[in-house]
Amino acid sequence: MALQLERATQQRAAILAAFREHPHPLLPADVHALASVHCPGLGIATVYRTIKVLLAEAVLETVNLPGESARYELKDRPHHHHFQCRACGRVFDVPGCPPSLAAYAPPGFAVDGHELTLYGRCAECLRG
Amino acid sequence: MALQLERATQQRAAILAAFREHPHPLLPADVHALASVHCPGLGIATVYRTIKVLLAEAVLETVNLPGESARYELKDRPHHHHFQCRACGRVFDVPGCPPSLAAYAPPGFAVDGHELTLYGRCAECLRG
DNA sequence: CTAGATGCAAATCGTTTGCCAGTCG
DNA sequence: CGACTGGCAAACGATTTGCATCTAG
Repeated sequence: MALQLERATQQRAAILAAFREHPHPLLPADVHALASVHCPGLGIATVYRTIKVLLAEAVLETVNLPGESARYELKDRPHHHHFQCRACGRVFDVPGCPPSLAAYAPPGFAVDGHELTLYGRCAECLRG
Repeated sequence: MALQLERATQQRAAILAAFREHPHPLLPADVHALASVHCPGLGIATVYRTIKVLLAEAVLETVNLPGESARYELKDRPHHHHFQCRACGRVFDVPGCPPSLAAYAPPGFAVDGHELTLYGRCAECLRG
């Protein structure tokens, strides 16, 4: 069922390059725009199909921001969270992680993961 | 404008009743189905429009689950977060909140809010 | 009466899929 | 050569909006 990329194609290389060159979560539309530079004529459907394959291969991971469509980034970075600027909408990586989040779960529940998103104003928007 | 409920209509009463009678986060489609019982012919567009107004009035709040469409619940509860069971998919409220989350933002950034979701197995699924 | 609210349908938006042509190995 | 891939456009599901009608105050 072709759920693996068995061939090394131009478009896959261009899509991976977009993620490597931009170390923050990207929307499919961003990936399409960035990868199109290296691979003119690239179709948006190919971006979606490739992202899905890369997720299955654990090369990418999904970054879900409440109320927004999913973004994706390379999974080769240490554990971190995200900050979204309410002014410009951009998303930044936030290193580190609050300790013992699992302690907040109800008794008897097993926690194996979490997502944390901070909101506010980025340094740039605060200056402007 | 019209970001306030200036008129008490049947359909708005029916929509609020659906939330009061159902202490879970509801999808717009759920609200439509539930409120239609008390208000036949209710349009889905009205549900969306009313939810938006109630959010602006801080009567409702959004519950975002990664990869799923937004749900809504009455905002009459204290600050809390959510736990989603990876086995049964249900969402539970988690009281409390890790302290000083703002400290994790990059220097120069201003934090004014956050969302936290824990994942794992609920007590029931762990037993089963 | 009159501004605001509703219903319906059409319009968007983001994402997925069908189909046929192109390409890698 | 032959299956895996990619592009295009139609299909899709969720949400929003235009517009004529209706209703609360």
